[in-house]
Amino acid sequence: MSTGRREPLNRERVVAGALALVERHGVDALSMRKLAAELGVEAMSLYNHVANKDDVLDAIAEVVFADLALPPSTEDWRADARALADAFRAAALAHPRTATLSLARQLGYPAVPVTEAALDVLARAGFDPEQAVHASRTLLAYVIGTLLREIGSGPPDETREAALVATGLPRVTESARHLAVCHHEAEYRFGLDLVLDALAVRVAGPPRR
Amino acid sequence: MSTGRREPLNRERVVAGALALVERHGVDALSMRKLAAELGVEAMSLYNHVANKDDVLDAIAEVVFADLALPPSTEDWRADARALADAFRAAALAHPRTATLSLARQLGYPAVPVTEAALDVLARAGFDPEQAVHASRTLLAYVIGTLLREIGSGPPDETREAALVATGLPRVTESARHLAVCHHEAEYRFGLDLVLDALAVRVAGPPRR
DNA sequence: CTTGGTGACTTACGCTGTAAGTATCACCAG
DNA sequence: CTGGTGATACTTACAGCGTAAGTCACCAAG
Repeated sequence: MSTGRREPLNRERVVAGALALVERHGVDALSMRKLAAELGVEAMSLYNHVANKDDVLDAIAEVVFADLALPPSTEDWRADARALADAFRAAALAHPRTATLSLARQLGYPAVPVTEAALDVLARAGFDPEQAVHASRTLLAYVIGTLLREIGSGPPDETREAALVATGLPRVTESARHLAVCHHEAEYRFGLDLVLDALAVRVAGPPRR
Repeated sequence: MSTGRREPLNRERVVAGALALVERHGVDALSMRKLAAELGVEAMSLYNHVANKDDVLDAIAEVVFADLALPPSTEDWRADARALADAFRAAALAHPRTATLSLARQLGYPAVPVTEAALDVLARAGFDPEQAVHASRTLLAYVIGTLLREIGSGPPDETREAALVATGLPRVTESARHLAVCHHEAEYRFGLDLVLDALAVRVAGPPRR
């Protein structure tokens, strides 16, 4: 059953296929055989282009942030910081199942331009090269934590509020209505503004304590 | 080769064995056969006590925060918040490889007492039931993001600074010395204080903007 | 035409999760 | 003591996994 002429395989096609498969059916559903089938090829052919399955996982994890479009700078560093965080979030949410992989491991080389952009924003805000690193790490940690919550949360669950009240814990009970739902974007923005406010205070000159 | 009398298997022993195996050799090394061997039993016997492998993973993920010891309250809400975050961090770092699992999925029922404690601290700080939820989510996101960075970072790497400088990116280069290393606890504390400062401002009454 | 290299295919091995069936044992009623 | 009864461990079996090793078809250069 010769196909005459066949588009030759290459690393890019393998990685793209893996990404598609993971996004469609989840990481657990990714196997070298299924990936090969997806590409109209036998499993072992993949090994001409990738070292092993971990290599594939690393590669798709990197793609997520390689696709990140860096927003242009303005003269408002807080707006720029927000835009950068938004771009990071958008990149992750564009490939949520793969993003879980990316966020759980070290971010790797494709994230370096993002770091550059973050440091630039913070330098323009007035941080010195060391404080900018601490500030960027704080921001990144917050954004990643938020993203993991968002990606990991299933569909809205009607029974959650009742379950929370049923614990009998007083604070959980009085907040049950708000704990039961999570408007992810609003929640993200709340904490982001909080962190940015705090950074603004730090850079304005720390109030003597 | 009868062993005469044998300690009977139960769910607790299965979960404890799985936790030990994961902490010793990583999640990928966990297989039902190896786990059974660890417990001196055949693989299929495990299924008398757990539904399947995912059940085992869920169970060990829960154990991490079930072991969390809640610190007592004082009259200083910031100190209490710090103590609670510290306890959370300590619980995760006590089982780092398993914590990766716990943090990547929804936190689940064992985390409810932690939520109660967090909401209580924030209520005593002056937040109303709704704002306390937002504040606790911000804090938790930050702490989780920080933990994932810490857990995911390998041993110190001497070549990192040179690699960063080699990118040629100006901000990355001028901060390379500080990007190359990460004192996790100090970094954690920096961001935590930042977030707590911001929360303190919010509760004191937002400065008109 | 020959030759060498590239890359897909084939086979095979040991390992995986788990469905289904069997054997062993502690216990209790008679 | 005997015979059942209900747990729980063991055995077998299967389809699917990652990948090492070997084979074969094609194509460009000599």
